[in-house]
Amino acid sequence: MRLDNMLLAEGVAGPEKGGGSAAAAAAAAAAGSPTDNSIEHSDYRAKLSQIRQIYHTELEKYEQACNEFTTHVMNLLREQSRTRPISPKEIERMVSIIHRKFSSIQMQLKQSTCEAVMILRSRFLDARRKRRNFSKQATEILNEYFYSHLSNPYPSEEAKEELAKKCSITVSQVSNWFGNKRIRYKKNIGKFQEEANLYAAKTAVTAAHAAAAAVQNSQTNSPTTPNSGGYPAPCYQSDGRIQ
DNA sequence: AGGTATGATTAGGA
DNA sequence: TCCTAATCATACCT
Repeated sequence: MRLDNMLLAEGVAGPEKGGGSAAAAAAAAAAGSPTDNSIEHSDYRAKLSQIRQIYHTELEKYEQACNEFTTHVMNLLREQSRTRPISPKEIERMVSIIHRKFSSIQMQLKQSTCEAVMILRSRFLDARRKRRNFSKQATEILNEYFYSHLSNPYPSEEAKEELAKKCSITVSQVSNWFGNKRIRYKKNIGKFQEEANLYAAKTAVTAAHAAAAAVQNSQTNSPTTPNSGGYPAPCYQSDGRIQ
């Protein structure tokens, strides 16, 4: 189960000394999964390490308090030993009672830390689920690519990465967007006609500019602009994919 | 408030 | 593994 692994990896479940190395291992493990949502994910990790830090400082505090209390009790016993005989067994018993008490407190701390991690985790997953529209700029870039590659709107992995970078979204978001776009375009081409014309015109203008520059450079006047003049009518393969 | 747009998720296919 | 198609859940618009 992934959740258990996460909890164990975070070093929360293991209060042993050497938590530093456990934390480092956890950080390395977390960094080792270059999945989506890097921004939110880093935020999540920051909060997680905050929780972990709190846990460790609290643990230290408890330990210190335990030691202080133990020496305090020992001093009291020593004082009492002047008036009545105190066996080593009794001292041992007292110490073990104190330790037991404090370890139960530590257990509580551990439990509440685990709870905090769980809450954080579920919030993180919820946040991922929540939808946020992409920026107008990002949509523009994606649409530009889509309509200028209408005959084959399937960006390669590299193209997806490039688009993701330009739009400051993740590659999987780019894939989602193209998946949605292809299907929705196909379902209702009429509805998207205006948009298609808009973007085709836009790319035609930029292509014209490029062509003009090329003309100026080479003095030839046969610009081979892609998609110039018309908007490619989509056709479909037998398997339903946009060709 | 209700309808639409849109990003994410899921199931199933090649 | 990447795709389509359907669907969900929420944002956004009127």
